Amino acid sequence: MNDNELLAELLLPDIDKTPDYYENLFPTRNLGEGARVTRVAPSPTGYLHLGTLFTALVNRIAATTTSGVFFTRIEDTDKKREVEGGIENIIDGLNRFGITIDEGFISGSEETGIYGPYQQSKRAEIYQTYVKDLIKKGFAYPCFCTAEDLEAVRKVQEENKIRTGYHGEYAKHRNITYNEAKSLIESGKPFVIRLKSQGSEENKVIFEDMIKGKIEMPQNDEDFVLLKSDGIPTYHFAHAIDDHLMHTTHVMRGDEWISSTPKHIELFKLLGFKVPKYAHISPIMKLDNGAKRKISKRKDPEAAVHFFIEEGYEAISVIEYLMTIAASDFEDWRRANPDTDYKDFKFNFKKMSVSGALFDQNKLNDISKIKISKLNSSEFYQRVCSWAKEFNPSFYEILVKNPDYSKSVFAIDRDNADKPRKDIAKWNEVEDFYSYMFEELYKSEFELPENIQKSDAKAFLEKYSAVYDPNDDRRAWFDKIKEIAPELGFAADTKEYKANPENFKGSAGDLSTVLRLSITSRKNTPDLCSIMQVLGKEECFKRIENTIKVL
RNA sequence: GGCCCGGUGGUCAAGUGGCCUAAGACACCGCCCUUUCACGGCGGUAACACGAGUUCGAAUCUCGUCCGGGUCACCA
Repeated sequence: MNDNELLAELLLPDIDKTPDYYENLFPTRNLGEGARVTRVAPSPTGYLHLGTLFTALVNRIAATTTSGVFFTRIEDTDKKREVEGGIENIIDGLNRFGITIDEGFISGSEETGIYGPYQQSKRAEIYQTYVKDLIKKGFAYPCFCTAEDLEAVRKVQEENKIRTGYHGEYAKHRNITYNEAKSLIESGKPFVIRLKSQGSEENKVIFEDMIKGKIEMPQNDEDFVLLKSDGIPTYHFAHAIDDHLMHTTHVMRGDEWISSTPKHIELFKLLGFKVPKYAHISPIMKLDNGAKRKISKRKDPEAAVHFFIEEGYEAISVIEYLMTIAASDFEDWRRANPDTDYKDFKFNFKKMSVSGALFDQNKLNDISKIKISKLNSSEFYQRVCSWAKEFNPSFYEILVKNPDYSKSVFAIDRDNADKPRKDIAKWNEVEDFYSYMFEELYKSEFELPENIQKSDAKAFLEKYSAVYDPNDDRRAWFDKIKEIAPELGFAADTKEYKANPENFKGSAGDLSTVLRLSITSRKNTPDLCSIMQVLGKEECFKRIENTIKVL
């Protein structure tokens, strides 16, 4: 055995497998030509983040359009940041948003696929096997520096305006001998394993990013950490090993990774792996005091995808909004194919935005309104119930008390309407929007518009209740108002009124406003005729009589 | 600060040297439709960061400046 081999045995005595073992264990995938293998690899550090959802969606759709595979992998190599139930939060979140997972973690506790385990903390032996091999080949070595040692070096570098980091002459243990290592280990000093970088700052690495195009950077020359002192790998090393063994073809991740890509490329090459294609996704930004910045977990409630669920956005609305950000041709496609499943959209890297998009709630709302406007009353009822059950129990009680009635409320201007209402963007708007339709929520409280005299309003309401017939259709309903109008000095016809406003107190439209206020206490509502039919004659008369009394 | 990436209306964006007098969508404003609102229809305000070059011709190519973002860990 030479010194490197002795060192490898000294450092990782329990590792008895070789890389070949794993190469054979995880054979190439049998997929069609051009099929992309993508993945999302979240850390279980909390709830599902908007950016993670976005990344997952893009990876998912990129795989789908080539009949490829999309898998999940849990990057739990930092136990300090790990959160109880983190895996569940994230995977359940993805499921909730309809991101189908072919392989890896498909729920908080279930894994499928033959390339596992899909959790890095369970792969320690695999990483160590490869590290051991690297040490044998002289491409890795132990480093015994403490945090303080490293900090001291950094200070010196900063003072001398030298690029900080563990590289070149600052890589203290780069040429450590077997005997030195042996005595340090025997004295119980903890150590990490570092890469013995073969790169030089003088040379360039060039790679073709699928989204950003050609990127040219100095080669990595840093002897970065491969294995932490607890024997668990860093992200960089785990990425190289896992994506190779799992045969990922396209690594699509946040663009904060661009700057470490030279590290990854060096690793892949040194390990003898094929370098995957990289696609660096721009983050979703937010406007904060006039400045653009990445949406932050800490500061922004909408960073947690759960926020949208609580607000009552349909998962599909959020997804389609994200699709418009992900692919600039998605909106055009959606217009041409209004009812096709978004999963049938053909994703193309060239149509991905190079710079980060500002999160636009207006746009989300518009997309969401369109989605909801396509629902019929039963679907609407069913969805608003499932939302309310979880987030607004008191409203839920009201809704389910009389399902048929609730549905008839939502059917107004919706079922059989050629222009269905496009007014609700999220379910938490429903209670307030329809409050006057529910006894438990309705409060009679309004002011007459200034141009209407109380006496006229009263007279109108009295005359109207004498002729109201719930069986009247919209036309007949309004005709009756028009008939009463001239008797009170109002124009029956709006045009007539507009032509000579001085001749009238107002128009039939103003009178319908009086009725609307009396019935709903609102100036604006969906079709009043339908509202009255749904409310029922008895309730309507109760409200009208009450109005007459207080006027 | 070093290294990367980016910069077209308020937002998302089309644009690959002449079809640009710069598309479309969201938002905003106006008009029409109309029992109100919403929808819908029609119209409007509003942009190539700046400066040099290359070229007959530049949003598009080059360089510089400025601005924004990312990154420089035993975090991912």
